[in-house]
Parts: sequence; structure tokens; C-alpha cells
Amino acid sequence: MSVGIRHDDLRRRNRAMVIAAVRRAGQPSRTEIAATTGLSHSTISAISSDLIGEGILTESKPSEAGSLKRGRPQVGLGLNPEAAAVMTVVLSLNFLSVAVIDYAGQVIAEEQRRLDTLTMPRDALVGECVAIVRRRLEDPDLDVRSVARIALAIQGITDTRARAMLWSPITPHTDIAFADILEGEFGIPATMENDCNMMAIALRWRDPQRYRDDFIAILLSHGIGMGLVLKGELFTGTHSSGGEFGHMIHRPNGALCRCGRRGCVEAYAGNYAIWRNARQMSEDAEPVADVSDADMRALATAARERDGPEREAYRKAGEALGYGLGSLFALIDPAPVAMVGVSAAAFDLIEPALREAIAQTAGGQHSKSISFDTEPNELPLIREGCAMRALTFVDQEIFAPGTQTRSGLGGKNVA
Amino acid sequence: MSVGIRHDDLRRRNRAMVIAAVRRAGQPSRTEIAATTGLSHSTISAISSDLIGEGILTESKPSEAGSLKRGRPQVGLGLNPEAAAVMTVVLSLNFLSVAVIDYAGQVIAEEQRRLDTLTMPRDALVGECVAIVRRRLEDPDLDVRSVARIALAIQGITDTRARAMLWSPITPHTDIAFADILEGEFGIPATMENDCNMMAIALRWRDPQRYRDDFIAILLSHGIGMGLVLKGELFTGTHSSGGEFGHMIHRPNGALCRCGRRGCVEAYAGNYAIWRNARQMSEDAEPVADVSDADMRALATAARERDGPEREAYRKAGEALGYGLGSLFALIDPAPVAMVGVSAAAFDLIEPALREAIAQTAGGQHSKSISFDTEPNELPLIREGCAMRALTFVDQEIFAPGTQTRSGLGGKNVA
DNA sequence: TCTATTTTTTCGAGCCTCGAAAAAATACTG
DNA sequence: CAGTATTTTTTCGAGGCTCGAAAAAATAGA
Repeated sequence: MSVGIRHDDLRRRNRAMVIAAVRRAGQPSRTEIAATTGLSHSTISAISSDLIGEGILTESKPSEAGSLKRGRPQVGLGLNPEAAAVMTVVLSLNFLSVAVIDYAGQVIAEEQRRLDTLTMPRDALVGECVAIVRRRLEDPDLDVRSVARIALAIQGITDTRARAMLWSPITPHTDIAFADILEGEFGIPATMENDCNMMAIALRWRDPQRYRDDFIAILLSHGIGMGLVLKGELFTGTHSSGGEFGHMIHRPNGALCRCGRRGCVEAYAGNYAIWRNARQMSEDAEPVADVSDADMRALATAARERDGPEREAYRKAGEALGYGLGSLFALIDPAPVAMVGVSAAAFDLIEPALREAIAQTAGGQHSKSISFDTEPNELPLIREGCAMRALTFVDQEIFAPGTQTRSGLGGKNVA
Repeated sequence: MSVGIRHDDLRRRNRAMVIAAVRRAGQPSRTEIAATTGLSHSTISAISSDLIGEGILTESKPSEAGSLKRGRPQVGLGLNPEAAAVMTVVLSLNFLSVAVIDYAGQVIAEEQRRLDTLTMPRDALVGECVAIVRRRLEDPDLDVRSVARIALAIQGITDTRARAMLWSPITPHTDIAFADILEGEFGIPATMENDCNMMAIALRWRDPQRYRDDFIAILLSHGIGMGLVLKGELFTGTHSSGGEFGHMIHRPNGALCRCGRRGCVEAYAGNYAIWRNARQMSEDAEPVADVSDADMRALATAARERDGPEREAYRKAGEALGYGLGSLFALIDPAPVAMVGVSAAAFDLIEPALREAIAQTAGGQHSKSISFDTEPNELPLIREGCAMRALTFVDQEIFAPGTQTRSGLGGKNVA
């Protein structure tokens, strides 16, 4: 069960803490680090001297040009971009994109590719992923010997251990152990992440003020996904990536969902559902495979112009999202929400019904104070999230290694 | 933000770990403790010698009568019952009960009282609680100078910090800071806990095999409550005790709930809802204040005898619970469920519809493998949970004190 | 150039855990 | 019944880590 703290863990954890402080703060001085970590100046001095010696951190002389203060000027510590690199692989509908990122977080190489993910055979899909990674790794223009971690994100359900995709709407194939495949191929540790979880992580790094300990990222796209951070930690299911907000039941025995079941939130709020309602098709109509972003934008425009089936479709979407959030907020208490994806651009059409619905629920007691943010473009968020995920892994497991993660704090999902 | 580990924390945490190991295992030897904690024998020896010296642990000579093994016999370590005592206060509908428990977990005194909680003025309710605690504390037959902690449980919503009751169905009054009141009155640290959370904690201590890291306790009583343990930790909302499973929305705009809203799970599965449906009253009918356990049992008997409105009422309850669990399992993945409370005795009437409903949901994919346990009597569970809650507090915060819980691991809800 | 001020490093003290060896306590063996 | 094997527990020195205080370093103002 829970495990004691050994003496050697101490240094390891405090090293990790110093690295984390630098990654968060950018260019903090040793004094600032001492303040945020609560450790003594001597300890910080010793640890950072080690880290600089190992090439993980660097000193960056002039922290601020206008140094008005009296005494010895602070010298900022920064991450050494050359200490390592990580790679992100984002696999979405008909689209594959990779990036190589240096240790300081800058993108140093990219490649993107269109694929027909819905019809590709299993081997071809895996093969494309392996090939694109290989091309980046073998790029002679780039010194990427030091790629220390690969983070792969996909729409759909992954397992808690971040090894495999269990199910995804972008391909008919299931249970692909991408992480193991890439590790086997390149000998680089890899993880298989859920796209919405990566969005949540990215939001936290982008705007730590707003998205700190408790917040929700909801992907409004062809399907409905969610990434949830509670008490500062990424929330996942116990077996799967979990957080399948889109498949909470909105109306028992209701509209047909892409998952084959009935009445899911997604069956009212996913792009295909909005499309189906806007075209006044039956709720039993088979969900279409994909609706283009352009079509969705046209739908939104029409809904804004006149009161018709399009507007009603968005209203229904808002209602489903509102009741779904209400149920969620009954469990976890309300928190700020970020709406991401194409339909987030139509949030003006969704919001009224959403707020009305949520006000009918226990979780929506203070519905007016629940704030919504919108971000129409999910891909950059997912990429950033993957990058931070991979980088913090390097921070913790490679540059602050130790008594190899015994059971204890191993699987913490610090966002 | 997250704080470094100081050198003095080390001993503190390892002390806490040893105490916890003893509480879990009962009479473990030093060697067993070393094995479960992963610490060295020397460390365990040093720490347990301290703890014995301080009167927290005791050695209990003959661990097993039939010691067949060869070498030096193990000497068991146990909790010293006199090291401290705690008090539990359980406030439920028309009923108030307290118990004094020694450090080893044995009840050493009890008192119970009937009250008319629904109509009592606020001051009287608080006054009764204070008075009953005072009577136990001042009991001359008992040496209870050393009560180190009071845990108070109530049906309803409490705040995350476990200081106050925010709302409860047993009284019209809201926002009563019971924990602060008792602390102020007696100078003993107190907490205000949610009843269902205590049930979950108790289940974990009763049957750690079955209820280990992930499970759900659902109270089927006048209202519907839930206690949830995820990844070994009690799950609570971010502001409130959270986990208001009973107020997830089952049918938008559906049956009238006791909370004044419509379509909550509870509005179909709470005793009043089953009663309302069994009597073929309108779903809009005002929920009755209370249905006696005897009446509920009569209802169940009738439902078992013939196919009529009673049976249909239980079917509807099962359906609501099933869809609710389905939505919950979409978020957290399926886990074992314990059904507690009067209506758990009628689970045979509820289960078929519940399983049918859950099979319609994404979370119920493997619905057959989800196991349900029943326990008709919630009160003993709540009491035990409070006792363990209070005792583990004493273990950690009083007998392993240190750098006073800075932000870091402060609020962990280890069940 | 000297002084005040702030940051960073150095150094010894005090703990803590660990491993190895010793001590303690029992069962087996002839 | 004495001696040996075995297992548990304690003891002891070594090695690490963090801390506080003091020293050193680096700058702005006078």
C-alpha cells in the first residue's frame, strides 16, 4: 500500500520542485524559487548549482534591463533548450501532425499530413504514425538525438495508464497500443493521451490565473469531449481516460448517438446532431460521418439570421449541454468552463438555452456566476498540451530520477 | 504553490505511515510494517520505539498462539486504547446519537436521543448537539479528558473544509457551522462530515478487499445520497461535500424533487418518490415530509406480491438509478456499488430495471460485471465512518505533527 | 571611493534513513 | 539437554540532506 519516504527521495523531489518552479515562472531567481518552494536559500543554491552543472538549467544574466533595485542583482534561471527535446503526435480526423519541441518549450520542427483515417486499414494507420515520427527523428537538418519523450494524442478513449487507444471516432479500429508501438520502434518512452485532457493541460499553462485548480474544457466538435482538472489534478477515469461527458445521458431513450446508444448529450450537441436537427431529420437518423467546418459555420450564420430549424438545433444543443453540466456540477460543484472547437464559435447561439437549462439543475444554483470562455481552434491547444505533458515528464522522471516510482505517487496526474 | 519537502517532514510522514500501518493491520510485527511501508527495519525499530515510549503504541506479547515458526517470535504492535479518545455525533432525521471511542476503535460510551429536527428552531438544534456532547464529556463514570477530536455527520451538504452544514433535509435551517460551534464550546477540534462520505469510509474499513480504491456507496433513503472513493481517496466537490448523485438530472423537466427542481434522480428513487408513484399520485405532487420505514417495507411487500403500481414505482426508481449510474460511469468508469438504507432491502425490486437502464448507457458497457451489495442499515455505517475519520485525524495530525500542514498535502481525503 | 542593500554561496550542525552486524528469542536435532 | 539453525529486533557508524548563520559577491547611491 502507501509507501514510506526514503531518504534519497528527498533530494529527488526537491530537484523536481525546482525544475517545476523554473518551468512555471520562466526566469525566476534563486531567491524567488526559495520563496515559492518554501525551501531554504542554501538548498536552492545547492540544487540549482547541480542542475546547471548537468546542463539542465542555465543562468541568464540580465534578468530585467531596468534593474532599479539596490543590491546584488538577481540572476534568472532558465531551462536549457538543449537539455532535451520532446515530440508531440496529434492524430485527429483525417489529419496527422507532429512537432519537435526543445526543452524550453519552443517548436523546432513540424510536419503535417492529410490521411483518410476513417477508411485506412489498421496497419496503414499505425505505419503512417511510425513513419512520420521516423522522418522527424532522422531529419539531418536537426539535431534530435536527444528526443526524450513522445506524447501522442487522439480523439477518443485511452486507457488510464496512457499506453493505448481503446476506441476512437476517427478510425473503426480499436485497442491500438500506440505508446508501446512507438516505444518498441524507437526506444523512446511514449504515452497515449486523450485529446481533451491535453486541452485542459494547455489551458492551464496558457492562463494559470483563470484555469488553476478546478476547471473544465469541453470540446464542441463532431463529438463532445471533456478534459477536467479538479484540485489541481487532471481527472481521469479509473480504467479509461474517462470524463466522457458527451455520453452522459441527457434524455433516456432519446436521440440516436454516434456511439449507438440513445439520448447521450452528444446526440444533441455534437456537430452531427446539430446538423441533423437543423435539417429537420429524425432523431433516429443515422449520424453522418462528418460535417465540414464550413457547413457548420453556414449553419450558425443561418441560425443568427432567422428563427428557424437551425436556431432550434442550437437551442437543443445548449439545452443538452446545460443539463449535462448541471448533472456534472451536482457531482463536482461549478467551475469555469472553456468551450473549444468549431461550435464554440457558435456559442452565442448555444449559451441562452444552456444557461436556462443549467439554472434548472442543482449544480446550476449560481448559474450566473459560471463563466464560459470560447476557443474555436482545438488543434493548437492539443499540441501545446502534449508538449507540456511530455516536458513535465522529462522534468520529473528523467531529470529528477530516483527510487523508481514505486506505487506511491506514481500515477499522479498533475496537469 | 506546491511546496518542497523539508527535512523534518520526513520523520513526521514516516511516523504517520507506521501508525497507519498498525491501524490497518491490527497487530502487525515490526517486520510486517517494514514490508508494507518499504522502510528499513532500523527505521521502523526507531520509530516504533518512539511511539511506544510516547504511549501511542503498545506491544502485545503473544501475537499468535500457534507460532509454528522457528526463529524469534514476532511481537505484535497495537494501538494503545488509552492514547486518546474521539467522539462521533450523528445527526439524522429526528435522531441524534453520540459515541465515545477509544484510540483502538472500541466504543466506550453512547447516548441517543429523539428530536423533532424538522420543526426545532435553530438554536434548539444546536443546543441539543452541544448538550449531548457535554453530557458525554462530563460523565463521571468515564475518563474522557482525552477526547482529541469530534466528528459530526449529517445528511445533506457540507462544505469541503468540513466546517459547516450548508443544507440538510432534516432541518429547514441552513449554514450552521457545527464544527466551529463545537470547537468554540469545548476546545476540541471538530469536523462536519457528510453522512454518505462516512458510509464510504466505513465500508472501506469493513471490507478492504471489496472496497479498496474505487467504489461507490449510495444511500437509498428518503433522499438519495452518495459517497465516492476514487483512486483510494474520498471524492468531494470543490466547494461542497459534492457527489450529489441524487440531484443529477434524470429527466429534464420531469418529476418534482424535494429540492424544488424537476427530474432529479431522487424525484424517482427517493422514498417519497417511490411512495408517490406507488400511490399513483401526480409527479407534480409535493413530496411528503417523511415515509416511515414500516410503510416502505409494506410497499416492498406489496410490490413483491403483485404486479401493480407499487412494482411499477420500484421499476421507475431502478430506471432512474440506472441511468444516473450510467452517466456517472461515463465520467469515472464502473466500480463496485454498495446500496445502503431502507430501500436497499428492496433492491431485488429495483435491480432489474436498474440493470436494464444501465445497459443502455455508455458507462454500462460491461453492466453485468458491475456488482451491487446491499446494507439496509445506514446508521452504524455512518457512526463507524465518523469514528475512523476522527481516529485517522488523531493518527496523522496529533500523533505525527510537524511543519503544520502547509498548503501541500493538507486537504487530502484519504478514506 | 565608501556605504548600504540585496542576492548567492559556504560551512558546520543536526537529523534521518540505511546497511551490516550484533543481540535476542525461539524451534529443531541428536 | 546442549548445541545449532532460524527469524526478529536492536545497535551503531556512514552517508546524505536541509537548515541557519555568516561570509562573499555584486550593484546603486552618496
